[in-house]
Amino acid sequence: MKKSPSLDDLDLFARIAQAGGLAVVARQSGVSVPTLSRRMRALELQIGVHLFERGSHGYRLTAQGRAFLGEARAFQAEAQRLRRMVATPLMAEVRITAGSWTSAFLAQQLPRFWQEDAQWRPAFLEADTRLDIARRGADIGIRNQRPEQAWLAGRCTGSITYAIYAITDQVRGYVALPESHAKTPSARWVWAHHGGEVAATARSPRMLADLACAGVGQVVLPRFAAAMFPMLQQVGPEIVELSHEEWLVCHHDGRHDPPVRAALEGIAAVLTDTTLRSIGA
Amino acid sequence: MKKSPSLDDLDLFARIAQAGGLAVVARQSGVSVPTLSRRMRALELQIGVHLFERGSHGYRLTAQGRAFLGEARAFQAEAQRLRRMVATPLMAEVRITAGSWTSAFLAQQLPRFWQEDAQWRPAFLEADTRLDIARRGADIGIRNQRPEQAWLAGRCTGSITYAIYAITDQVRGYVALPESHAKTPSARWVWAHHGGEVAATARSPRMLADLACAGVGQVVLPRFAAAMFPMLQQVGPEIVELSHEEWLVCHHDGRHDPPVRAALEGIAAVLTDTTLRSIGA
DNA sequence: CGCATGGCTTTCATTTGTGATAAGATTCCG
DNA sequence: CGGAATCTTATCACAAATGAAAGCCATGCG
Repeated sequence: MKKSPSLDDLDLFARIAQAGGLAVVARQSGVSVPTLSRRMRALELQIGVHLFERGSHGYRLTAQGRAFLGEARAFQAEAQRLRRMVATPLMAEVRITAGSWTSAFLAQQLPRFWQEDAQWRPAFLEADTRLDIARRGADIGIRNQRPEQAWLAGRCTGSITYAIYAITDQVRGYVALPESHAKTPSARWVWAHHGGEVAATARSPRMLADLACAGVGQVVLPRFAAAMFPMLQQVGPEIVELSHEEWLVCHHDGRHDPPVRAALEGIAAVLTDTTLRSIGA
Repeated sequence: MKKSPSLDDLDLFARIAQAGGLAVVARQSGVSVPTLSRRMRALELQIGVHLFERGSHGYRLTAQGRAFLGEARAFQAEAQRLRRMVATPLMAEVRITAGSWTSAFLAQQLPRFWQEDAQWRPAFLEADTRLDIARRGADIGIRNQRPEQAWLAGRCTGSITYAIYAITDQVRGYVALPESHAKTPSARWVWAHHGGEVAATARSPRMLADLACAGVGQVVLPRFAAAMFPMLQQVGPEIVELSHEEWLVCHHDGRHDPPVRAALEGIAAVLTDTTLRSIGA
């Protein structure tokens, strides 16, 4: 089996065929005329097909050449598209994995650390993720403990505290995730301490907050998350046993990637800004 | 403005990104590992973007690299498709221009000079064509006179004779092309000699024959064409003034193109075979 | 802990490809 | 009919790209 022809030659073939000669393409592509001539001849030899009729009139396609050009058009269009793409600074997608509330908080604060003209674009994964970063399924993660793996870099961005919230201190019952879905410490805490008082369940933490706002019950929330719902007031003391540190984590190698670095800086700035998250309030 | 990156490099980028390393791609593509390394580095320099994280683990995409791969996928798919295409012997399309009746006759006799496995494929243009071949709008033409232009090669394949046909000799009127469309000598002849007797008109010669078969009128046909309609019988003498030679014409350069040559040979064989066209009958 | 493995990069001699120039061929146009 | 214009092809010196082998680093395994 012969070697595949160079993709550049195929592109040049299409351009020469459409131009009808070498001179025009030579000027546009920066490749000299003699080189074009040689490469087209080599291409014909490689694929074993006479593509052109040569003459002083220029390069004219043979019947087979015409057929081949038809096939090559789609390729050439893609090539051109990609070339233009390269000229444009391209948007990198930085994949961020975090818990629901942190994701929501970051989304809300997005304008503070990301503008339209940035060189990257956030992609929130919002999934249960222990292995995501290690397996390169995500670039940045926000965890509730210091990462153990050596190849993960992390910094502590603050401590998260929890409390019980409701629209008034008269509300009695609780809203919680379904017990089968209660994976996080805070979700399990509700079932452990107030399992018998659960008035309603919902599949997403966000829904729980909405239920609480509707007066359906009390809800356990990180305090920074509760700040997103002005209707809710704290109706109990801080739940000390749920407090944990918050860690901003990324793969050690990834930190040298400019978009990841930019995203890290921005996120860290927002997370550590105590005026934004009323952690001490 | 920087030079555009080589399309081969872009393809290699996509393959390396998907393989996760150089070794695999080196084996598959036949390009050595050091070369791949250098070219990827050069590509990054050209487009000014860090595409990979390099390490002993291999080549892993950065955020920007991932974004770029997304854009490059369509291109790479086309490239792959075209590569496979090259491996296959491709069907050339030989464009044949001829009058309606000759086209129909050739179409009918197609199996005699063309098989599925031929290296070319016929494309009948069926248009009014004086300039088609000179302008390379067609490869092969069948004309009613010797070509004048020096760059057209032609050979006489026989002489065409005309007569009047109908289903019986009782039929009186004529069917003809609309007078405004009567460009060919035979069409003009009807209007000149029997203009007052035209019973019906149709836009295509083929339709005229169908009308004649239906008994609507008499029709002037080349005798070889009339042979395609067993129902029709000759109801008058040969129209001598319409007789003309038949010329098989192609561009002089085109004759060296194998598919065109093959088509020429086949067509010539069919046209000159007097047992197929009852010219002398 | 040390060795073996797999993978990327560097070095260097060699091959390949390229561009400038000149030459050959054909068409165009007055 | 002839000369100019245009385009392809050939030659040659030079620059660029390539592959083989060695080097380096991290990882995995006994």
